[in-house]
Amino acid sequence: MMELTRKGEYAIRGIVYLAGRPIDKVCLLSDIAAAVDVPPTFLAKIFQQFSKIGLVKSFRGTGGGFMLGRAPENITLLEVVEAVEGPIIPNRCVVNPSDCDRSDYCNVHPVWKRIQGEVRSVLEGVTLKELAAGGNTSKTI
Amino acid sequence: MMELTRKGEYAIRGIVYLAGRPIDKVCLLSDIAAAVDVPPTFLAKIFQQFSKIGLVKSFRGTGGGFMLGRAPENITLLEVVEAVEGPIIPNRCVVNPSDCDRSDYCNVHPVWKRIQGEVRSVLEGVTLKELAAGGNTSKTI
DNA sequence: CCTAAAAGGATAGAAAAAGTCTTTTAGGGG
DNA sequence: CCCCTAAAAGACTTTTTCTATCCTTTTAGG
Repeated sequence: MMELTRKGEYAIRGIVYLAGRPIDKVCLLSDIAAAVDVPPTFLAKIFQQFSKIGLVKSFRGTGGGFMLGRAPENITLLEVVEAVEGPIIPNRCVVNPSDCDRSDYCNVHPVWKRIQGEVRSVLEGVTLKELAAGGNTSKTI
Repeated sequence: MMELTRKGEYAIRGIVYLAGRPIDKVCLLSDIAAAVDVPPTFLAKIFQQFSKIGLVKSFRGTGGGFMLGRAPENITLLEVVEAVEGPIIPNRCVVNPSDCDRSDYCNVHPVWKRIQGEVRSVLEGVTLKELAAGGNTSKTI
């Protein structure tokens, strides 16, 4: 339960790899995909999502590729995960309380809220800089 | 992301309903299903799982049905959730570190471990007694 | 032995995840 | 200006998981 999808896993691998490269180096998608062992077409989709929200910058054409959109110490794991997996929602009632049935209150609801808060706060406390540290150049989430 | 499935939601509704009934009253599956608004055939499967691990006791034949296997203050939400959803695993590397690629260490791994711990500890801190309290007799997770 | 109720197996439909393919758009170099 | 390269975008396929139902079997009571 609560499992990250492949997409999320791949997203993290890819962007952490980028964070471990020289900050203004443009990387080819195919190189990143090979380095972190992810299907290139799949990683392309993921990086497109990153690009839309500015997590990475993309450059087309010859000499094109990707680089981080911001300094790695300013990108949290929460942003990365939510970019591809959507918001952290342990139960749908957290986002739409009417799903908490017709009763006035539901005793489980606050539990989900709390879990949501805990998970978010852990993810928010980790930056790409920390994740990229340690010299792992590849094959390392 | 990290969303409880219907099965988990139904499981909680069903067993919390049971927890709100007189402790030694045998309840018909069909009654529980109607009370918590869950497809009876689906709830049957769920309660079979509960029954196997002793979370509920089942009785066949005329006058049969279900009752809680233990006192509601001795059943945690974690047990209920894991009974039907499986263990809390934010990422597969948590259970199988070799999935953390071929590198010696992975900086993300401890993050997932921590999230796993936090979620488990929140769920473990809530008992069916607390969830059933408040007089909600139905339609309340 | 008849009926009520749960157990268990099989299956079907829907949705989500995982991955591929093709076409379009943009930039750089000759 | 034309071509080559590389990302963007979207359609499409496959696989897996979720959700749900049905049917047969087993068990227990009356």
